[in-house]
Amino acid sequence: MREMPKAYDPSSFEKRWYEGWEAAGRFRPRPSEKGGYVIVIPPPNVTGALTIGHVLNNTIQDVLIRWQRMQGLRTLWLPGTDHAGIATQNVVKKDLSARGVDYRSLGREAFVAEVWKWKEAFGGKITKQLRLLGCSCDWERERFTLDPGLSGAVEEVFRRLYAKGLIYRGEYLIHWCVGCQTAVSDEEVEHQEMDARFWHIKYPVKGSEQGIVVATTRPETMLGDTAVAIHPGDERYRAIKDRTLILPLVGREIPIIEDAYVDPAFGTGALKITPGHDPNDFEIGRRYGLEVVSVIGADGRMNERAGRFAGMDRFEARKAVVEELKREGLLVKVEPFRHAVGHCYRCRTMIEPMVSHQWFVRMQPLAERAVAAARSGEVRFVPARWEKTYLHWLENVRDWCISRQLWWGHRIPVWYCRGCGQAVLSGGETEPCAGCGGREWRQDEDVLDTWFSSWLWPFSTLGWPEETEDLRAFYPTQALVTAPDIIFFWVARMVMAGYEFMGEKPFGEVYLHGVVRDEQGRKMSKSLGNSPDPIDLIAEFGADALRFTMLMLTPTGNDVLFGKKKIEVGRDFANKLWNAGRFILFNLRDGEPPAGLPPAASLAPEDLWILGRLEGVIAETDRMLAAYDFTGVAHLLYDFTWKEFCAWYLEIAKVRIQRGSAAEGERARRVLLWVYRRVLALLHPLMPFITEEIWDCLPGKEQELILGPWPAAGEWRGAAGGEPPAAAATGGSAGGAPDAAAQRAAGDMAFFQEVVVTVRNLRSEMNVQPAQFVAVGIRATEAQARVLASLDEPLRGLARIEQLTISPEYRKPAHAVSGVAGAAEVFVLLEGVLDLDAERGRLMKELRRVEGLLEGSRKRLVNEDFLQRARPGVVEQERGKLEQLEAARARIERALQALEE
RNA sequence: GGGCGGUUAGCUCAGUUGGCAGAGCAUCGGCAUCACAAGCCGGGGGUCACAGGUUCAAGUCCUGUACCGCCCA
Repeated sequence: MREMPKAYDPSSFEKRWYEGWEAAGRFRPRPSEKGGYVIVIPPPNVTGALTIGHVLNNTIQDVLIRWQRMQGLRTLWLPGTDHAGIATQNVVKKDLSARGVDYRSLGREAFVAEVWKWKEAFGGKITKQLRLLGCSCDWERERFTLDPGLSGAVEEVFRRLYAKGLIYRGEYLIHWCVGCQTAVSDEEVEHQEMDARFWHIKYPVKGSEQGIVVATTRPETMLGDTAVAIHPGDERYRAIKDRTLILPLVGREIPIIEDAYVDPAFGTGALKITPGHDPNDFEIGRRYGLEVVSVIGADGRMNERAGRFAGMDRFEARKAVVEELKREGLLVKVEPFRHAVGHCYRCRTMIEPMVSHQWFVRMQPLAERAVAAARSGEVRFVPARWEKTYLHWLENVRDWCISRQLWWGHRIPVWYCRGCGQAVLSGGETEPCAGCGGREWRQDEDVLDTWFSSWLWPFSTLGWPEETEDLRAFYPTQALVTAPDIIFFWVARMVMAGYEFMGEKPFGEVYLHGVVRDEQGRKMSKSLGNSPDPIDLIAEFGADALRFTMLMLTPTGNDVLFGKKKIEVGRDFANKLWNAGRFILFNLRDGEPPAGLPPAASLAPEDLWILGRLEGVIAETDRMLAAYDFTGVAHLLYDFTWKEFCAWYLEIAKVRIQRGSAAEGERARRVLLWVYRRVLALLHPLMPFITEEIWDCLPGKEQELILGPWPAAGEWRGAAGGEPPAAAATGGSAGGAPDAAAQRAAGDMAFFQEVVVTVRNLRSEMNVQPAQFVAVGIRATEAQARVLASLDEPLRGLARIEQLTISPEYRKPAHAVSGVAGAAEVFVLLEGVLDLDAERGRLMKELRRVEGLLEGSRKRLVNEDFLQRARPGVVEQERGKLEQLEAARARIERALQALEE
């Protein structure tokens, strides 16, 4: 037990706790009878710095992990980073060129050494930042996709798929990023709507004045056209469909082909075919055996096959081609056009479709198990709707281009014979070539897509392909937490890899959270400058405040609009929690530290009420966490802590401690501490630092809160011992069951609160200063009077009452305002301070409100359909409501009349 | 063109199996009350996007429309 500083200052303890936990090995899995719970982190880029998106993603994982750890499960959150081929290579390239070094002049080996140096120096940034956020990852198991172990897994996977014929090399049209100078996969291309133009160009028919007009958004690619396609049977072109066309500016003779792919209603109904630079045209070209002419090179400039346009940038060439067509009178028209254009998701450069030699994974055979896993429910999506996206992708999956023209990454483990070109897997190059007997080999220059190592993450990080203890103990994992834009890149591929290489799913549930956007709903981006640095936010508000705010703000599975101001919600809440702790601690100082709950028979109504509420909150918290409803949990605990525990229970306890007997104060303090400790425990997964810090200050600590215990809903019944009292109930018989007692206590408290609020309300409306104590009279039934009597001091304290009279016969005195609490009538005496007009206005307004409700209620009760078909109890309820409303109206009318006296 | 999501207070969002529309922020009024002004007490603010339908009863279920956003082609 130690003092709590007056002000909540997260910077004074967050770091201390994290270092303590890590040093003590708290994040390590502990043996458990209850089973295990494992999450592998979606590895951030090793070049990366923490973003708000990471904050949300990792906070959620930490909540799940801490929740399970507190329950005593063998819990593992396995962290790490990926090597991010393109991003990292670009960073180091830039770094070098800033120092005047061209990376190419270094050569491959020296460059890779430079990248490793960079990684050792700066690569740990994001993992340090995750520590600041409080993530309870087992850092002793941290992995990196280029570690020897994981590299071994990548090579093993390549071998197996190659042996099964699921990896192949071939010349195909791929997405080429001119900026990154590498091929990228379908998933790495983002389509963006852009304003463009539709150029209509006339292709003359050989030996004729006639021609066909094609429409295109990319006139520069016409230099590589090898055909024009029309829809079969298109009447407009019947006359010339067997003729040959002369490709303008080039003079090449090209055929007209008929293919159903062409939409006759679109454009001119004639489609220029450029197999070298358009994916659809490439497919058509294959079907018809058309020549593939590449006119654009890897650098984005026109190549020698572009004739006099060679050397021009592809965009300059577009202008030049259009100019020349215009000059030759072949440009028929130009119209504005909006369409989606592919861009590199890394560098935003416009993608150039190009034919090149690349390695691919045949996906369909792998996809089948992944589809079945979702359909059978073996792998479950939360929210469930994402399953559709996942299935749609898998069912239409295309082969995966896995080779990248980079130096940083897993080099493709294939060697080619210098003599005959024969390819062998790594290891084979030590033998003579089976084809020509040659002994000279060279390794494939390319590396593998980073995702080719990421898809193995759930098992490669545990030691696969070795049969390690970790692999046996922790695979499959339980949950994967990520954002929906990663479903294709990662989730689907991990499921495929899990079944293919482990024969089992990689995880049971996939929780997909929203994307963090700025307050205008725009995606966070560096160029917009709208992405705050979470580290600054943590420095200003504390990690707990940031975590709690993100959880509270993020609608389940929907995007979240984030602004710095919003963190105040979390910060204010942390402050509230802190000060409640200070109050409790302060009041414990004098006496013996109270242990456990007082005997059930001595519990006051408010004790039973708060214990019953806590029980419900514990059950709800468990239910919501199991359903990944983090915003629900945050709201629930926020409301319970602030509006029930602090605003009511603690305020009542304050009165009991200050004005009650020693024994009464002792009981209040014991319940207060008992409930508060459980509130801290429930909040620990969301706000680990502040809860651990306060926990540490309170008496009765057996172990650090990070280790639990997690509260159990029914705990208090046993802890209190004995039968609860038959509370001074508002009605009904006094049963002995705790549920009945708690339920009665809840009713009693609701009534008590209503009375307090009514008095406060009347005071406020009559402008009575808070410091002023007033006289209050209440007309109430005997039962109600008993309830209020049992809460006499709290009622006086919370409503600031000096003289209090409660009786069934109480009559309205002169100069009093009245209000209704439940079925009781509350009078606040205002000797000489009553404003007649204000009071009359207030009562008239109230009367109108009640009459409105009355009308609705009566309508329902004369409706035959309602009376006959409503569910049992509903009609009764409605009758009761009507009675109450009528009574309320009568009272208001009486009060109005009284004003005239 | 296909799929998915959203539309509730000025803003950001809750709203369980249909049964009296809620919270935070903002706003207005009051308050140094000894845990907390990062606070306390009270108030105002809504045709639940629109149009139909089911039902005794619809923010909630069904059909359609509009607008916004995302993904895929």
